[in-house]
Amino acid sequence: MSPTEKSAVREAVSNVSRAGKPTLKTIAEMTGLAITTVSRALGNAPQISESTRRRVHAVAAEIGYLPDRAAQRLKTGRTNVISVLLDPHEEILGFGTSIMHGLARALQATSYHLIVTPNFLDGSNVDAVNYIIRNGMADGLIFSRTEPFDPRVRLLLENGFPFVTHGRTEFSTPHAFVDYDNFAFAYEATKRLIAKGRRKVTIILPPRRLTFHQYMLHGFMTAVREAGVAYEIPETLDLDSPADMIRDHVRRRSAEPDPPDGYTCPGEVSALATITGMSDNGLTLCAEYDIVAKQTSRLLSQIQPKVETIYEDLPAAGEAMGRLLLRRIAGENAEDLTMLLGPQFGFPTP
Amino acid sequence: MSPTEKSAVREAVSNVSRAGKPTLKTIAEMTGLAITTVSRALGNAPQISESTRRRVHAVAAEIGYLPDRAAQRLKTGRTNVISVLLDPHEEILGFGTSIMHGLARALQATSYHLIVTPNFLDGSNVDAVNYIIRNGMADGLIFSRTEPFDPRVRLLLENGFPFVTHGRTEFSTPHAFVDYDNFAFAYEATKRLIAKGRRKVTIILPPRRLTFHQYMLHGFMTAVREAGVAYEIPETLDLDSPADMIRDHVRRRSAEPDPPDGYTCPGEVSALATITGMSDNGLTLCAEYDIVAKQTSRLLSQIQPKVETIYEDLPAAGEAMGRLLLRRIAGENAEDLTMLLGPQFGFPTP
DNA sequence: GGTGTAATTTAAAACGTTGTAAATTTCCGA
DNA sequence: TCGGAAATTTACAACGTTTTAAATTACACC
Repeated sequence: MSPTEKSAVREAVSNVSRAGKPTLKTIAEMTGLAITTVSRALGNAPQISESTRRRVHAVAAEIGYLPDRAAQRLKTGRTNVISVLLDPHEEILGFGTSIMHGLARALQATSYHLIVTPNFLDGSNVDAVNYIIRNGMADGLIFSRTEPFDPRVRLLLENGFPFVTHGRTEFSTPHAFVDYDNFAFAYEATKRLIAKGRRKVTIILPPRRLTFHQYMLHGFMTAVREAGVAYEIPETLDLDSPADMIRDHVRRRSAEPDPPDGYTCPGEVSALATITGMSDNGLTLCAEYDIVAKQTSRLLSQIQPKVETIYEDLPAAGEAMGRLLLRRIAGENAEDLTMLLGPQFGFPTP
Repeated sequence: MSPTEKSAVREAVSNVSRAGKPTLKTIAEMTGLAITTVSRALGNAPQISESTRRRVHAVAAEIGYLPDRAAQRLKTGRTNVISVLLDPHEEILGFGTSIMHGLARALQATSYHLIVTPNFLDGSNVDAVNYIIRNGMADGLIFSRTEPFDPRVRLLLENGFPFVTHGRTEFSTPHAFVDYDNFAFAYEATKRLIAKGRRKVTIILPPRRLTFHQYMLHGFMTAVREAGVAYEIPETLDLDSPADMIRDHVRRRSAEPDPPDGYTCPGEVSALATITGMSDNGLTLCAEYDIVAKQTSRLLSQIQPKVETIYEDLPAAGEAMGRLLLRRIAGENAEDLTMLLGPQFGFPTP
């Protein structure tokens, strides 16, 4: 760098702190190049000579240039933003945050920012999706807890908006998704209970309207039928029920005749509530009954190591969703962007 | 609306679905006004006549006009975004999400969007703050878990960037904050234990580097000294320790001579871990020992109603932080924007 | 009817970036 | 030394909004 350029740099740096951010214009003036050239050089366009490319990059680094996202967005129409739709039910025990962990990892080296659109405000989730589509608030969307004919998915498909769901649907049009194999979870968990010699198993299922209710029920019933063991499924209760309802139900039921002695709990809160309900009746884990729970954080096994758990790796799911979404935005075919993550390992579906 | 305008509307609406979003230009063409006039009319500028103001608003509503945030941001330099810095330690039990709940409520009727900058990526929290300041990624910042001389606060103060912390600091320059009265919590909780006849109390304190460590210690010690009761404070443990460490410590300690029988737990996880550790030794809550815990979600009291709790209203804190931040952005003096929320009620400090 | 003033509307520039199309320079062989 | 293609650089317009300053219209008064 020549002496005059050095002083130009010094000048511009002081400009930064005084006036405002350095822009392409700043660099253009410092290097004596045109704004367009600078833009191309920074974008590593092919028609720029290697020497100027290097020089521009050097100066940009020197003065700490960062492109103005608002201007880029206005010009290109792309936001460089990925939005996560967060549902109130995902709050507890960091469900949402675990996924975001993985998402952040997937987007780390990219120019994408991760923004969370909490659904906390009154409106339904569909409104939020609509708003994001119509305002172009993001280049892609991620959300979970899908229903078989999820209205959010329908809306996004109709508008050709890139998205990845956590959970499958039953639309004939394919879309990108990452899902946990809840059939395998319920099947495996229930088999373990039976293997421990439990005579009557039960399961706290997700709300009926969610897709993974079906998978879990199927896994549970398959294990039950294979072993020919007794079972029951609480009708008035689901995984979204408040913990006290679960606790009270378990307490009440375990005092009645012919109670279940094997619990499949697809959530950590339900497992804790079950333990409390049972111990209220003087029943102790591993002695009078067993639990196999789905574990998504380290909390449960830390507090209650006696609960047997099957792991669902939410950060991994988040990371997968991030990667799939990037590929979807880049134009890849949705049907090639699906993943089913097993209890132990993840593998892409064909 | 005249018939020609009606058809103009129809035309523009079909334009929307075909081409792209309606802009000021769309409305200008439809009404025959200039773009400037439309902009002013929508902004309710005083020099616009009431009749055109109404007409423009009507047309805008009709075609579902929404201002382009990128363009607004580019022109005005304001992002209309409030950013929340999320710390990994805030994940569990929806600490962060509770606060966001309140924030969302505070920003609901405003034009502000709430975006979460997860600190999940390797970098320190300070880097994130720096990035947000230098890129103008937001108009204001919110974060928690302050240290007495928090480097994030220092950086923001130096740059005159609007922010509100959850937690106090010891800088001489005042800044906006919302804090929970942890002195009152620890004092009250410990007094309750003593009132139940417990002979030796203990407390699991937050990490020493955080400001609220001091307040809590002070509250605890004040209650201890007033009652002249025995106490101990675990040195190798804090509120951020993994649950199993807390559980193991409690189990070990309760088997040694002269164990504490009254636990002040400033977190729900630590309370659950304590219960488990004690019950491993055959000790039962309310009989051989008592717990008074800080409750931030409904989870703990639902699962374990026998734990006595003192409530910290995080959504309320979030909402307060949101409101204060808006006022700070609007230019109000930072020293007037502080709040200390008590265990029962919140009141502004003078 | 003309004049001055207030009320209302407008054109033009700007924010920082990128895409298009044109201009300039470089380099080669004749 | 010169044409001409290739390589490199450039000017200009545009994205949709707000702001500044200027233009137009309306109104009241003499």
